Amino acid sequence: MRLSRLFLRTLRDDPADAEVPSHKLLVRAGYIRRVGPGIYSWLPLGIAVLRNIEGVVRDEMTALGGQEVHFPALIPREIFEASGRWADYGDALFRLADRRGADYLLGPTHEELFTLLVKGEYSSYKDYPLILFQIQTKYRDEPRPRAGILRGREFVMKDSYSFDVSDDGLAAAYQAHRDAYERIFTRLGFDYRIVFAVSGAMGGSASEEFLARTPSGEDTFVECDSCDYAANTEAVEIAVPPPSDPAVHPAGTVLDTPDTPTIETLVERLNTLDMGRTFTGADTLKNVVLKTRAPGADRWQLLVVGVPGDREVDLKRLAGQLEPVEVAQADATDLVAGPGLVRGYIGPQVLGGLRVRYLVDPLVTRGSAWVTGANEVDRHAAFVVRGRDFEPDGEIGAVEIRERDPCARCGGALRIARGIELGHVFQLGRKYAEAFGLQALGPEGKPVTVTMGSYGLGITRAVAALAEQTHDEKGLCWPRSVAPADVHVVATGRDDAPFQAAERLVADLVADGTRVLFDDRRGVSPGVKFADAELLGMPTIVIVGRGIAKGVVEVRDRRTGERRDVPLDAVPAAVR
RNA sequence: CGGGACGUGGCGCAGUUUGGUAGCGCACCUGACUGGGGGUCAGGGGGUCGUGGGUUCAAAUCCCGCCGUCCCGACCA
Repeated sequence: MRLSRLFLRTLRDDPADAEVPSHKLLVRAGYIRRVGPGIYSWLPLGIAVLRNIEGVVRDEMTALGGQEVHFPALIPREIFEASGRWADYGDALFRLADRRGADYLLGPTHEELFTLLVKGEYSSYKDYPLILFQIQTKYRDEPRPRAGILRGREFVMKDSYSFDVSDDGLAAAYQAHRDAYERIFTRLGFDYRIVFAVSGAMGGSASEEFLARTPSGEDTFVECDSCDYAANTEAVEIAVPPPSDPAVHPAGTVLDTPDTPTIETLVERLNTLDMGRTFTGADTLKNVVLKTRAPGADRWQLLVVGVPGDREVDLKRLAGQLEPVEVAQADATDLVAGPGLVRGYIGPQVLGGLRVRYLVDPLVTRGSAWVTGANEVDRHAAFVVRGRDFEPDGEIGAVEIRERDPCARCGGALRIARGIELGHVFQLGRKYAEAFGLQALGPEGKPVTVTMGSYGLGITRAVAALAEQTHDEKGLCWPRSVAPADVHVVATGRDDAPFQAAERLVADLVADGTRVLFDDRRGVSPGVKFADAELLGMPTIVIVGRGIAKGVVEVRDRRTGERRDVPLDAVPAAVR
């Protein structure tokens, strides 16, 4: 590739609409251009990186026995109707109609088509196991596309599915994918972490995410200081005190607590009542009113969640666990419509009679005693004991996880970090196989429902995530495995000698199998060329300039900045 | 959907308060100089000022509507 002919224009200023480094640099370096919100064009250097990442992914997917297929992005409505996702996917689905008014959608993911395809071809247990994959463009009408290529409305994803007739087979396919993903992200040069996840809109059981560690990531996860536990905050579990005997606590009492609408004011008041001990927010039980709505339902239902008063409720964490049911904060009008809940003074001891669904965080253990609302304005109840005075309908991890919360595995301190979700592996189970009647005839002649695994890997997102992790203040800085070229040769100087030497050098390098980007522009000042080379981010930069009189060129490592003079004929070996 | 900001050559911005010939930097074209860190000088091309309406002798600028974008919160590879 010659820079004098390459379709490329680098920009000196950051684009105004870019916030994160990967977005700014990919635009400035001429890798991508914005077309619309969350929609980008890929220019020659950008598509080269994308293809390289694709190549590594394809390589490893093939190595684990996956067979590549390709589905259409344009899909008739009936297919998503059958899985229920025409409704479940909601506004995130791009929908369109053809000239006759028949409904179509642009595929946000392809479980349905994979399942149907296999159903159409296979019918015996002898056909399994099977792994199919595709690398394909997906469409999701994100409510808010972000950060350039990091979260687009059109993006390229590798998705694969495993098909097995036994749970053991599924477990093996899952493990094979997990191993392949580790190899892929290592080859691509990522600093990543595997974390436990919730399975999201697709339902299923075992589920892990591969997160690229970066401050601009939009996923929050926790990792333990002392063991290898790591989890998405939606899926994290923290250590809880053991349950105790509900009978040991004093009988419940009701207290007059005027002007104590908040936890702080309540605690202050409690400590003036001379109750033989001091109270903190952690002794109070806060009951937060939420509302939930099942997919397709038009009515919201109230849900009350109890958490220790010194903790916030993490709506995102709740949403992750309740999916596909929607959850939102209830507002004043929902409360009025609700059956007699007294705002700010809700206590679980009477919720049973009100027929409101009530869940508690696991921190509210059986046998624990609390100060909580008395369901009357200005009154609270003390010594309200779970297992004696109330029994929740269930438990749900609801509290916002804090730095240094105890690890559920080992009790060590949890640390909070941010990352970008690169991939997600999970055991889907039989949901889609059942929806589409994907069965295999077993050895005894009886049909067995096939069990599936689903494995996604964001290709376009990986480009951005890698830029995010590898860039520096001068520009992009690709690992060799994905860089558009191995070496960026810069010819500089006034006369022909360095340019002619560079031509010969480039020919030698190419003959040696090295991928070269050659800055052969005449009349462009060296400063501009150096700055461009650093912005574009090839791993090695070779400068052919004033040293040519002595037969040497300068070889620089883009990442470390290390420079050394190398004789011309030694360059191919030096950069190999 | 809630909150905030913005919309002026390809890109980044000023001009709007106080209405009066559309400007600057980058990029691009021509010429000269320069030639290892975004160099200098001279000349040049390119803009329905998001859009529709209104006020006015006159609107990028004032008024009303609409559209769009970006950022922060509720959603996800």
